[in-house]
Order: sequence, then structure tokens, then C-alpha cells
Amino acid sequence: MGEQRPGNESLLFLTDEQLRRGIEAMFFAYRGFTADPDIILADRGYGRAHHRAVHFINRTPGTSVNNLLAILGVTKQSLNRVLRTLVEDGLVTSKIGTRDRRERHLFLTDTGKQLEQALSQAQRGRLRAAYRAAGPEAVAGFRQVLEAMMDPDQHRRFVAPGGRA
Amino acid sequence: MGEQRPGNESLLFLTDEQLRRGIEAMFFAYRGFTADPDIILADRGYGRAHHRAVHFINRTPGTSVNNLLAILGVTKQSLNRVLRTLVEDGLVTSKIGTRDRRERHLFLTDTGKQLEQALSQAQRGRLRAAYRAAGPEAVAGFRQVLEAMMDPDQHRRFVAPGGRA
DNA sequence: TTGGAATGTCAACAACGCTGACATAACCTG
DNA sequence: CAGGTTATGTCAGCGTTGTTGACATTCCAA
Repeated sequence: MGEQRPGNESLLFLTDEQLRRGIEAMFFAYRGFTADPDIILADRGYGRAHHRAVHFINRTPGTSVNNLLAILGVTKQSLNRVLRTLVEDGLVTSKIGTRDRRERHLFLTDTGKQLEQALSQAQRGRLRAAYRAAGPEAVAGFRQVLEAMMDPDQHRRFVAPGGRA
Repeated sequence: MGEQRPGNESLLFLTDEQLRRGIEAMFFAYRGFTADPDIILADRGYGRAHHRAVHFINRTPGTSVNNLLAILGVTKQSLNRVLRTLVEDGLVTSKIGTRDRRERHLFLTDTGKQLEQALSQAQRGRLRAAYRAAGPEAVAGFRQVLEAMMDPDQHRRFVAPGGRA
């Protein structure tokens, strides 16, 4: 089935078996990665979509809806449903743009920042522990592989500076 | 906000900023990671839950429903819905246990194996490219961090041999 | 024989993706 | 200014996949 290359010792990390281990590791790790925020979110009646919106609004305050759409890779209907509840609940404010009045610039309110901090601290706690356990060289490798795994668009956005907010 | 430790050069990889980059890398990478199988699945009217079931049945043929439940971490109702469609569509067979006739042992049919191969090849292709681009040392670090990020239960199961099938 | 474990099933619900359609306002170009 | 495009919002409907709760069946084990 696979394209093994017996005889070349340096490529043993590319065997199907190693790749299968990597696939399962991604699956289990992602579950751990989201587990702690999920508890906080469920407590307040939110889901992961809210977490993602809050995260990226915090990261790039004043970002437009369209920009957020591109980052999150969902439809505007899907994002709008989430944003509407966040605005209704007073976690996010949307201000009409000055240069282009069609745009809405999104900001976290103080309450929104509180939630972001709670989610962020929980998630960073898990990641920090993993980083500490694995050490700086492992972390560098971790980041390298993750970046190579992204879609090219996402990677460009990821590497690029904050955004055109 | 965070617990930075200025003055200790060796801990710079634990700054909140570095952790935030890691969090976003996980988010974007996981999206890339699932993108290719998602296309195949959508084409056949399945979702990620079907992928996961097919993957782990292939990995551990003859596994019981309860064991699969523990691995996937979902409710039996949720898994059952997925398994039912897979059995109906002739991708999975469930055989009554011989030692304990209450248990159902799950196997892929030839058709099921075909789907597993298609999904697996797509996903391995993406991961292989990332591994190749990053190199063996990076891959080792990648795996280390992922394993440290899992829940302890999952990690034990992950490291342990195949299962009690 | 009886308790409990393993499994299956029905119903209802929620989160969060999707498509399609439509409305409004604002911008931009000819 | 008119017409086209862009940005956003909203309604309606649908599908996957997770959840709880309740209940039935089968069967092992004490």
C-alpha cells in the first residue's frame, strides 16, 4: 500500500506506521488541547466557535468581519450567529468604520476580555506544561511540523504580521 | 498577565506570546490535517465521526463497542448512530463475541478497508509532506509535545500496545 | 434467580457547520 | 448621477455530531 523505502535509514520517520502514530497523536492531542476551554465555555453556554471568535478579536482588535471570516474559514451566516450572541451578551462591540463605513470593526469589551483571559489561561496552562515537559528543541520541531501541515493560505496569514486592522 | 520570567534566557519559549503562537498553530494545523479526508467523506455522505470509527476499527480489528467508546470519548448513542450507518452500508461487520456473547466485535469489510485506505492515504500524504519538510528531529519534537498535551488516560492508551481485542 | 454489564434504540435537544435568498448601506467607476 | 460591487446582516432550512434521559434486551456471574 504505502511507499516505504527500505534500506534508507534516514527516512524511517516517514513509514506508514510512524505516520499513523502521528495521526493518532494529533487526534488525541487536539482533544486535550480543547478540553480545558470547553469546560469554561459550556459553563457559560458557549461553544468553540465563540472561543475562536473571541481569541482572534483579542489578537487583532478592530478587525473587520470579513477578515475574521477569512481567518476562521466559515460562512458569514455561521460567524454572524456567533457574533450576534457575543454582542448581545456584551462581550463584543462592533463599531462602524471611519474610512469605510460599510465595515464593522470588532472589539472585546471588558467582560469579553475577562472571558478571553479565562479561556486563554486554561489553554496556555496545558500547552505550557507540555512545552516544559518536552523542552525548547522539541517545541521548535513541534512548531515546524504544524506550520508545514497548514494550508498555504493559512500559513501565509499565520506568518504575516497582525493583519490590516 | 502571564508568568513571564525575565532574565532567564532558556525559558523564552514559554512566554505567553510563544504559547499564543502555538495555540494558533494547533488550530490552523488541525484544519489542514482534516481538510483532505473531509473532502472524501463529504463525497460519500459521511463525516469525521465515521472517519474516526473506521480508523480505529482498522487499527484494532475485532475491538468491542465499549473499547471504541473509551478511545473516541463519545456517548454510545453518538457512536451507535455512526456504527449503524457503517454496518447498513456494508463497511463494518459486528460479530457477537465468543468468550462474552454480549460484546460485539467490529471489523471492516473489504469495502470498509477501501474507504479506510482512501482516507488514510490522503491524511498520510499531508503529514508525510509536513514531516519531510520539517525533518526527523522536528518530527521527534512534534511527537513529544503532542504526547505531553494529551489527557493522561489517552496517553496511556496511546503508548500501550494495540488493545485487548 | 437476581443483579449488573453490554448493547441497542427512541426521543429530544444544542452547537455549529452548510446553502440559498434577500435587504441595506456604502463605496466606486464610468 | 447611475449602475455595479462590496460588506454586512438576516431568515429559513438542513445535516452532522455531540449531549441527556429513558427503556428494552441479552446474558454473564454470584
